[in-house]
Amino acid sequence: MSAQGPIRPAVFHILLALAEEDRHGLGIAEAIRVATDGSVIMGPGTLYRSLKEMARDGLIREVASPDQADDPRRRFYALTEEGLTAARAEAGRWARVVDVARNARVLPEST
Amino acid sequence: MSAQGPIRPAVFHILLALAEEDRHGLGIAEAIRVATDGSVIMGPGTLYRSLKEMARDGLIREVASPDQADDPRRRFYALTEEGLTAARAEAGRWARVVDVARNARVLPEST
DNA sequence: TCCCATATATCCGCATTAGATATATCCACA
DNA sequence: TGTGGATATATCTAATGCGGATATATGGGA
Repeated sequence: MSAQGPIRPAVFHILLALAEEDRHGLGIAEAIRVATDGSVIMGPGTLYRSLKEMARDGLIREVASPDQADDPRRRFYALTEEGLTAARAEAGRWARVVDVARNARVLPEST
Repeated sequence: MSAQGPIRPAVFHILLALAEEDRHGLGIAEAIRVATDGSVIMGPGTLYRSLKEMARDGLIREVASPDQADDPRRRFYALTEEGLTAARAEAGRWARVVDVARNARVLPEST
């Protein structure tokens, strides 16, 4: 049984980056930057601190590098079931807010 | 010329509440609570401070009460053009994040 | 009239984030 | 092979943002 309350934006962005594929720290930051067109830039403080807490809380777990010839300094992470559940719940909350924006004609119907 | 960078979640929620209709302070907080199914509860500290700053920055403006027989203590606010522009930009950023979630199968296709 | 709910407003402490700094080591290239 | 810049993780601190407590005033109904 896991808490289903809202999660911090930084944690949510990390969960989404890992939902795409397993990544290491800086790879996560880069994925977030690309996914948000540069509007979200996650510095190392927030990044590594969040990763440590998320692993402690069971939202992510460290996995072996997908490439044996990879830089051994890199630490790769994957979503856990609990992490995916949390990501789904938070994404639903975001989607609902986007719907509110559409209904208020702040966004076009589609997009 | 207005800044188009990301805005704080609290400010965004207020903009959306006012995009629906003109409201007074506590009416905004209530609209946010309802729109987010209770997952976003804005306390008075964040609420009134944000309103003051947003009016100062030209995102909203105070308007006359829509009802003459209304409680005179209420202060109603409306979106300005600049506020609507900022809301559109931020909603677009949120929609993009939701799309990322869909593409990563964190959310179902529709919703 | 008296009391409780509503309404605005401010203050303070906590949570969260951004940026600076530290340390190590990989890798390209001379 | 050895060396310098880039990459990578990690931590610390300062700034920012937010929630809740508190204050003040007043509307409205019993």
